[in-house]
This record gives sequence, C-alpha cells and structure tokens, in this order.
Amino acid sequence: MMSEKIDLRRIARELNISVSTVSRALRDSHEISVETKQKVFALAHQLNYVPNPYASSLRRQKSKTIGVILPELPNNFFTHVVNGIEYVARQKDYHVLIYITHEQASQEKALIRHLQSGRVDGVLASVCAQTNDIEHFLGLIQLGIPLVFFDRVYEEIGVPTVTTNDYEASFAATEHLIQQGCKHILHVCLPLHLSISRKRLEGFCAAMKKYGLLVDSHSWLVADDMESFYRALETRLIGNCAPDGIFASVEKLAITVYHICQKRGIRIPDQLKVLAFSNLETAALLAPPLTTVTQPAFEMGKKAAEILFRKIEKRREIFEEQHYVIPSALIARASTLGRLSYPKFSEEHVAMNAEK
Amino acid sequence: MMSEKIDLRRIARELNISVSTVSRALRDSHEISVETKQKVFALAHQLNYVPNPYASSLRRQKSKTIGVILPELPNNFFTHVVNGIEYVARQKDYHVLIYITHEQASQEKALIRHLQSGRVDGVLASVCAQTNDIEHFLGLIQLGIPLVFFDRVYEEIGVPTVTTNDYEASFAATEHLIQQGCKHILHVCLPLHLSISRKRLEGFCAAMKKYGLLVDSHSWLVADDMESFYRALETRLIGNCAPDGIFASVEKLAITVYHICQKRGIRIPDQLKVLAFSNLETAALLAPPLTTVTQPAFEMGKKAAEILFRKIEKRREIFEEQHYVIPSALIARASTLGRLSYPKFSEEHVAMNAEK
DNA sequence: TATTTTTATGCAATCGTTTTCGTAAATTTT
DNA sequence: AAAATTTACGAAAACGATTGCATAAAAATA
Repeated sequence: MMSEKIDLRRIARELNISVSTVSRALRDSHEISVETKQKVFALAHQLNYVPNPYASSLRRQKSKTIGVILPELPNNFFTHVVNGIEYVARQKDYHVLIYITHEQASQEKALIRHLQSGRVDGVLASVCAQTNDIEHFLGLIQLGIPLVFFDRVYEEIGVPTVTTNDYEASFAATEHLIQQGCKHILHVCLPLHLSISRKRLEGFCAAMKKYGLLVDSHSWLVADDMESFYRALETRLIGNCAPDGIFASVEKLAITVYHICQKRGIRIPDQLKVLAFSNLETAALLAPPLTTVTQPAFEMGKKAAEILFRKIEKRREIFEEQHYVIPSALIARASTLGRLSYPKFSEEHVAMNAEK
Repeated sequence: MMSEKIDLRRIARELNISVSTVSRALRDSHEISVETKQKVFALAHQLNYVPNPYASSLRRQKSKTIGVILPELPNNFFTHVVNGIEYVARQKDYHVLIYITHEQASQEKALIRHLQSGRVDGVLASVCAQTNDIEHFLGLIQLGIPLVFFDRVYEEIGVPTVTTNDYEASFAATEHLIQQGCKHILHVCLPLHLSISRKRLEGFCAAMKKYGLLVDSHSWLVADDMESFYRALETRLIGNCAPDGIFASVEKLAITVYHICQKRGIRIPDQLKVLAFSNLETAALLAPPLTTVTQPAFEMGKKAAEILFRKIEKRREIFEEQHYVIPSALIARASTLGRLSYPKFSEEHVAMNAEK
C-alpha cells in the first residue's frame, strides 16, 4: 500500500553513489558527468522522485511560496486579481497561499504575524476595512520580507502599490452621472480608512464641485456593516430628499441598491440612476444593465505579482517607492442612460488616461 | 534595518538554558517547570518569535497545509467552496495552498505530481473538464496523502466525495420546466467526462421520459469550448427547431444563453424559459430574474474539509468509501414562470431531500 | 617526466525544530 | 536511612536537501 519513501538517499544507494552527487545531478550541476546525470535522471524519473520542499526550503532559506491576503474571496474583483497573481506565480514556479481576513483587523494582524516565520518569500496584500493600524505590516518589512499592496493600500509606508486610477475614474464616473442629468447624487462607500474609499470620495467631491453641485456630509453614506447600511439606504431612498443618482464605491453596495429598488419599486434609470465600481460579469444582463467602472483586476494582480517577484529576486533595489496605476474603464449602460427604456440601450466604452 | 534572526538558539542563549528546553517550554510540555516556561514565553513574546515552519515541518513530517485544486476561480460556486474550506482550515490552524487548473489536464497532472512531495498534508480537488485520466490521483493515494473530491468527482477510486444531489436536483429542475409548459427542452452542459455533467444529464433525461417527452442526442448540447458553444447555441436558438426551454448544467452556460437572447431579442420567459445550476448572487436582479438550482457551496467546502481533516488526523480509518451529498435548492424566478411579465414575479423555494 | 590544472565525486556541516535518551537533583516510598 | 521514583533539564540525533571543502583520478602543461 504505502510505498517506501523516495529520497535522495534512496537514489544514491541504488546507484551506488553519494547523496551529494545525486543532489547536484538533479540540479544539473556542471560538476557532474553527463553519464552520471543521465543515470540519476532516469532513476529519479522512474521512481517518481519529488524533492521534499521543506528540507529544501530550510536549507536554502527560500520557500518558493508567496502569500496573498485579501478581505474576501467571493468577489469578482478579487478573484480576478488572484487569477492574475496565480498566472505569474505559475510561471515562476511558485506556490500561492491564500488568506482571507473577512474584513477583520484581528485576523489580518494574526496572519501577518504568522508570515514573519519565513513561510513565504513575499506577501501581496489588500488591507481590510476595519482598521487603519499598520503596525503589523511594519513588522514584516523590518524582517525584510517583500511586500506589495494592491487596490486597498497604505501609501504612507514605503511599499510598492498597484491600484487603479481611483480618483480620476471616480471623477469621470461622477461627471457621467451629472451629464445624464443627476443633481442630487449619493455616494455610497466603505469606511474611509480605506485608500480606495478616500480617493473615490475625493474624485466624487471634486467632480460635484466642478459642476457647482452641493456637497456636504449628506452627499455620502458609509457602509460599516451591510445590515445597517441596507436600512440606512432604504430610508434614504424612500424619504422625501431621495437622491436622483447613486454612485457606489464597490460592487456589493450597488447590488444592495438594486435589491432595494426592486423591493420598493424604484425605477432605474427613470427615478434613480446607478453607477458602480464593479467587475460583475453579469452587469450587462441586470435589470437594467448596470453602468460600471470596471477595474483591470487581472492586470492588477499580474502587475502586483511581477513587482513582488522583482523584489524577491533582487532585494537590494533602492527605488522602493513604486506606485503603479492601471486605469479603469467606464462602461455606460442603461442604469445611467437618459430615458431609454429597457431593453433598448447602447454600450459605450470610455477609457481613461493612465498615470504612472 | 534587517534585524537579527530570532530562533530557538537565540532565546536559549539569552536565558542560559538549552535549546531543547526552550522548544519544550514553548510547546507547553509538562516536563518543564512553571518558572522556566514563564521566562521562555515572556522572552519569546518580547522578541516576537515565530517558529520556522519549514524546520518544524521537516522534523515532524507534517506541513499544516492543505492543497485545493480547482478548475477556475472567478466562479461563484468555487469561491464559496474555498470560503468553506478556509473556514475549517482556519479553525484547525492550517494553511491553504490554491491551485487553478484552468480546465487543463496537463496542469492538473503536474500539480498533483508536485504535491507528492509532502508539501501538503492533504488535498481537496475538483477535477478539470478536459480529461478523465485518473492516473495522477492514484499516485497521491499510493503515497498515503489524504484526498477528498468535491463537486466534480471520480467515484470509481475509493476516495471520499462531497457533492450535491445532482441527479435529483436536475430531475426536479427539469420537472419544473415541464410543469411550466416546456416541451422541447435543451440541456446544455460541460463535457460528459465530468461526474456532474453525467448525473445532471441523467436526471434531465429521466424527468423527460417520465413525462413522455422526446429525448435524443439533440436534447443536449455539450460545451467543449465557449466560442464554439456560443455559435452552436446561437444557431440552435434562432433556427426553426428552437427549444422552448433551456436547462444549463452550470452557471457560465446560462450567462451565454442570456447574452444570446439579449442580442437576438429572444424573450425570456415568453419564448424561452431558462433555468440553471448557479450560485450567482445577482440571479434575482437579472432581466429577467433567473431560476436557479443553488448549490450549498459553502457547506460543501466545509464538509469536504472536515472529512479531509478526519482523514489527516487518523489515517487508519477503514471506512474509506464515504460519499456525502448535500442537497441543492431550486429557486424559481421569472425566467421560468408562466407568462408573468417582469417585474412581477414571485420566488418560491423548493428544498429537495438529502441523501447520504 | 614532473607539475599543475581540471574533472568528478565524496564527506560532513548546515538549515531550525523536535524528540529520544540520559542524568543529576529533588522528592517520595519503604 | 536506603531505595525508588519523580522532576527538570541537557546532549545529540534526527528530518531531507544543499553546499563548502577535500581529494583521487584524469588531463593538460611545463
């Protein structure tokens, strides 16, 4: 049943050579003769030898593993990011450990602390919404473990980041709503600890001001938790100072908007126009199709991983402070367009400028 | 900058005791005095000591890591499964390595082969659609590495599986379509290598036969790749023997159906009723809301992980052959309901019986 | 031919923890 | 008080792969 363990010793014994020779042969060292190498390769393959990664990692102080920390997994943005990361990791022959914080700072802290063990050669992280405490990340950095933030970043600490053009995309999205006739736009977002929340709110406010529209603390609504957000938003939407446009900072919040509208019979886009940062693959199939700011999720993951590997491969690199920005695309659909009634609508792609 | 490494040796030296004592103290061994333990704990905490997992894994022959193999990540079903897995792994203080095969058998083989190295203590897998070669999985099993399949399984080899009640759910779904008046139902599915494809097709055929409806090789359409599937389906839907109902075996295919209907102006549910196995969180918001067979994704992941840990913890367990089945729920929405016109529709939950 | 260099290999230390096996000292039992 | 046991710790051998150093044999050079 359970066959005998296959290790270097076994191969060495069988070929009557030393363990070190086998090791070197398998790594294709130039100091091993061609015949020996061939014998070793052949036997290793025949025995289906796979080196023990823990022994190897211990000795070489290299885990061939990266850790990915993200707030939640069932989320179209993050899954595509992970796909991008996995794409690069695969090429580099690296393994990917996944950690989900569920937006809880305590879990994030515990995770990061654990990763100080050397289990991973580098970390990619998108921080959780619950806190803005960065202590734990500093610990990682002090140990010299490469770190790259994506999407939800801390820019203060000298760590490379990969984001989309949150401010500009948000500005353009707001402008789009205004051009469609909205005067009372409500911006709904996650806690303002988050970089994305702040930047997107800033872009929103700037656009509002540019067009002389009122912006005050009632112009946005922060979702601390989904239940209370649902209630607060519902109250707001059926009240007498209901907005005529909603700009959701993240997908999840837009879905809540749709649910409330469906429940309350609020007609989109006639009564209320809706727009959101979203990577929903069914955006075009919703009732009505949702206008989105679509983030380059896969590319962001890919780029973040590439930067991480660059850091892993040559640690010395002086120019730490790198902030990559990959632009999002505004895709206008029926939820914000004129008084076209479903299903007649057109799609329009507006790519925004990159910034580096 | 990069602070000196903190290991057991360092703590031992600092406290003037031996390394073995420190190790035992940290594992709270009874053969270490209370005072010594306290000193060790205090210093370890102060120095922010985190044990090297590779050294530990090497010595204990235990990685505290499990591997999850799945065909794709941006998929509502799989992300919830991974969430369930992560939930259990977290409790057990285990780490989760993620591997995505992208439906390619070659990648699956390579991955599984790599996992024979002892990198993981166990493997959870949902097999890829491209092949039905199981050789590589047998290799894992022979090495005594616990394996559990979920969703897309191979039942032939004696490995525990966690699935939903594919046959029954499929039967009930088909019955639902028939009861709504469909006579010419087209079942669209993934390649029939896959357990889920076969079982769902069987459930579909059985229900059709029960109601005396014709079933032949034109009753189903297999999606080998999405491009040709799109074309084949489009041709079928606009042809003169177009079906009046579509039952999609997986979410992705239903989305294609919606896209084609939107493009071709086919009205759902008037002209065509649509139903799918799906965990789409926006199912109720689509135009029209999509009737789904919703799988208990999180629970499936959770259960699969629990079984895996049971195998990891006590390998001897004789009763290998365990097949867990967790029932899906049919949620009827507008896409299959009478001639109600959007947005008036009602939701109805039909839970089906469990089977063990 | 004597000497140096190259080639191909083996020995043994190392990575950081865990654990088996001892063993003084302290404690309990006869 | 002698003997047996318990307590608390240390020395050293693992775990499996890698690698610096040493070295015999072969080849190249003087």
